[in-house]
Amino acid sequence: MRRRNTPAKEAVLEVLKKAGKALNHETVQDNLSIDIDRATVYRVLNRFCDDGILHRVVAEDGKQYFAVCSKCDSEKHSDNHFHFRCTGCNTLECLPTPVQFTVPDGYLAESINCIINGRCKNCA
Amino acid sequence: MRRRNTPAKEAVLEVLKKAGKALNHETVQDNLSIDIDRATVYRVLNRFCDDGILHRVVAEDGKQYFAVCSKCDSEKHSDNHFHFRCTGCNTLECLPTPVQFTVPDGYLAESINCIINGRCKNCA
DNA sequence: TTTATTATTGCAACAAAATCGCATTAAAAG
DNA sequence: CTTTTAATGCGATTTTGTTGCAATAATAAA
Ligand SMILES: [Mn+2]
Ligand SMILES: [Mn+2]
Ligand SMILES: [Zn+2]
Ligand SMILES: [Zn+2]
Repeated sequence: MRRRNTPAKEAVLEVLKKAGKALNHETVQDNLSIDIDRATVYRVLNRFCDDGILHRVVAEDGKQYFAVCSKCDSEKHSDNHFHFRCTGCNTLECLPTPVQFTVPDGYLAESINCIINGRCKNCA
Repeated sequence: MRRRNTPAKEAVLEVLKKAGKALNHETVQDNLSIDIDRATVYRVLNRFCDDGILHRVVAEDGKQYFAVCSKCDSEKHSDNHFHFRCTGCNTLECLPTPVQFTVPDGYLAESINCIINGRCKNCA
């Protein structure tokens, strides 16, 4: 199933690259340079996640946030870092800080989802 | 607005106490000893959170999980610890491990939401 | 015990986030 | 240019959670 290059893909990725932070669907949609259907934007975002281009974080507001992967492999998402969600501007950024943790005996950790909520530099 | 004791409140709390872990709405509903309306269960859970009886965690599956507070004050929820969500039995537990973190200069941290996903001892 | 007050409930409607079915469109391979 | 099928648009649907409102019932007052 070879991927095709389309205006929708380019437009979505452009928005996320320009933002430099993770955005939720609504924010992506609002910043698109061309008109794309809602469902298509969702599908593009999901495909990018499958392909290791974006990674997805679910925040306390119940929404999915998408960010361009920097240290992620297309085989495996590296997301062992903290995320900071600003309640002011609805963005979410990957912090460099790695998350240190252990699990109880017999437990098996598969992935983590660590978010710090607050105000970013601009919104503080 | 003085709270009243009702069968619905008792039943919901009984389920959560017996579980000893955080459960989402659906799981609470499925384990009730009496028949209670969906909306009522949601309202009971929210009221318990307001009153500092339960605390709420939003997981990667986009659902809210509710757990009986142990170290929480009725004034302020103490939730600076990791949570473990088992993808096998759909439960979520508070781990004793506190979360260590720092935020970039100028950023203001207000709350955290840290979840480790994987398999619990029973489901590993 | 009886009555009054109003928190709580049930039910249906609603809202928001995300997904899905399906016919149509358009990348890109040949 | 033709063919193949990934990607799109559009509407319907699902899932999670909230809300309006009339009816019910817990609790305080009489
Ligand atoms: Mn990240
Ligand atoms: Mn907790
Ligand atoms: Zn901000
Ligand atoms: Zn389990």
